[in-house]
Amino acid sequence: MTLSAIAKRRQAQLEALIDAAEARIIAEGVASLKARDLASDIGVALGGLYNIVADMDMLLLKVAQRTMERLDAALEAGAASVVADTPRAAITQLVAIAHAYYDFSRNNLRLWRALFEMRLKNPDLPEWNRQAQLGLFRHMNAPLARLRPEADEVARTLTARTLFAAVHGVVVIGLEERLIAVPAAAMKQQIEWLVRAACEGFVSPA
Amino acid sequence: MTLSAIAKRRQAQLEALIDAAEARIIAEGVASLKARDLASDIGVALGGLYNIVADMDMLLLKVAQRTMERLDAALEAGAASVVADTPRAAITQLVAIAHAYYDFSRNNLRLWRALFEMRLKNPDLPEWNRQAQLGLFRHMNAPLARLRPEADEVARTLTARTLFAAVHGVVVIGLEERLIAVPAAAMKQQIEWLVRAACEGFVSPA
DNA sequence: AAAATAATTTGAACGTCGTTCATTTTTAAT
DNA sequence: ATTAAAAATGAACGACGTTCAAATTATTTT
Repeated sequence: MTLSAIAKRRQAQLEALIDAAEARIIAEGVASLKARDLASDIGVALGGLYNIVADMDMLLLKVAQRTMERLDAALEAGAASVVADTPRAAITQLVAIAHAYYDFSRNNLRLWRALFEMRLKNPDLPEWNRQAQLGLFRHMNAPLARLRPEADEVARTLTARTLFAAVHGVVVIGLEERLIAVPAAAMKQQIEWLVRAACEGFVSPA
Repeated sequence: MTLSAIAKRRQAQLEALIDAAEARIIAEGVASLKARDLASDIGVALGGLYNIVADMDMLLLKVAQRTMERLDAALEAGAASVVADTPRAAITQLVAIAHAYYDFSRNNLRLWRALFEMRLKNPDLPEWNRQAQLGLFRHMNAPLARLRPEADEVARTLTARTLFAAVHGVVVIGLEERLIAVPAAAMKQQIEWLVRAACEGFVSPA
C-alpha cells in the first residue's frame, strides 16, 4: 500500500465520519451527537474515532465548515440571481442575498443551528473556520459598493457586516420555534423591508 | 417553625443558589457551571440541590429570568431617557432602546450569553420564561406606534419584533469575540444608523 | 419528657458521556 | 518466514447530572 493510499483511506474515513455526523445532526440535532453512535455508524471502534479526528470539537468544526461552504454557495447563488447594474438593482440583489440566507437557514435548520450551538472546549476557532465565517459577510460588499462607490472601503466592510448581522438576527428570532413561529412569507417581507430601509439610508446623495 | 417560615427558608436557599450560579457564570461562563461546585458554594450536599430546584435546567431558567428582568429594566430606562413627543423623538427613543440593549449585553456579557447558550433537555420553555422573552420586544412598540399611529396593531408588533431582532443580530455578531472585536463607539454608530434607516422607512407618509 | 412519626439532608452509587492507552491485530519491510 | 511498524480495539478512567436508601433533624403525640 502506497503512502498516498493510506492518506486516501484516512480521508475517506474522515468523510464518512462527517457524513454520519451531518446525518445525525439533521435527524436529531447537534445536542444528541454521541461518539459511540458515530463510531458504530462508520463501523469503527470507539477509540478509533480519535485516529480520524482529534476530538469531537474538531469534528463539529469540520461539519461547520461544510455547512458554511454550502451556505456560502447559496448566498452566491442568491446574489447571482439578480443583475446589479443600477443602484436600485443593487438593493434588490441585497434583498436576494438576505432571502437566500433565510431560505438556507430554514431548509438546513439543524445544521445551521449547529453553527451557533457548538460549545467548544477551546474557545478560539481555527483560522480556516474563522475565515469561512468572515467570508459570509463579504457577499454584501459588492452590492454596497455599487450603492456608494465613493465610500471608504473599511466603512463599507463594516456596513456589510452590520447589514448581514441584522438579517441574521431577524432570521435567528424568526426561526426560534421556542417563541412564535412567523410564516415564511411574512418573514421574507420583513427581511425585504429591513434591507431596503437600511439601504435607502446608504445610497449616495443624488 | 411555622409553615411559611419553612417556605421562607426554601426561598432563601433558592436565592442563594441563583446567586451562586450567577456569580459562577459571571466568573467563568455558563459552560463551566457544575452541580458539585454550586452545592459547595451554598453549603449543601450534592443531592440537596434537587430539593431546591428540579434540575440544572430549571436553575438556568431562573437565572435567565433574573437576567431578562434586569434587561427589561435597562431597556425601560433607555426608553425613559428620551421624551418621545414627536416622530423624530420617537426614532431617537428607538435608538436609545437599541443602545441600551447593546450596553446591557456588553456589561453583562456572560449572563446575557447564557440566555442563548442554555441547552435545555426539555426544549419547550416554561410559560413565564417565554413571556419574559416576548416582553422584551414590546419596548419598541410604543415608539413605533408614534411613528405610524394608523398602522395595524399586528403589523406593528411584527415590526417591533423585526427591529429588535435586527439590533439583536448586530449586537450578537459585534460581541462575538471569536471574530473581530468592533470598538463600542463604532458599534453604537452602526446601531444608530440601522435603527434610523429602518425607521425612516416606517414613518407615515407626510 | 419520651417516644413516635414525619420531613429533610446526605453522600455513595448509577448511567452517560468524551477521552485515553495497554493490548491485540493487521500491514509493510527485510 | 521474521521482524518491525502502524493501526485498530475496547476496557477503563474521570467528569458529569441525577437518584435514592440511609441517616439526621424537626415536629407531633402520648
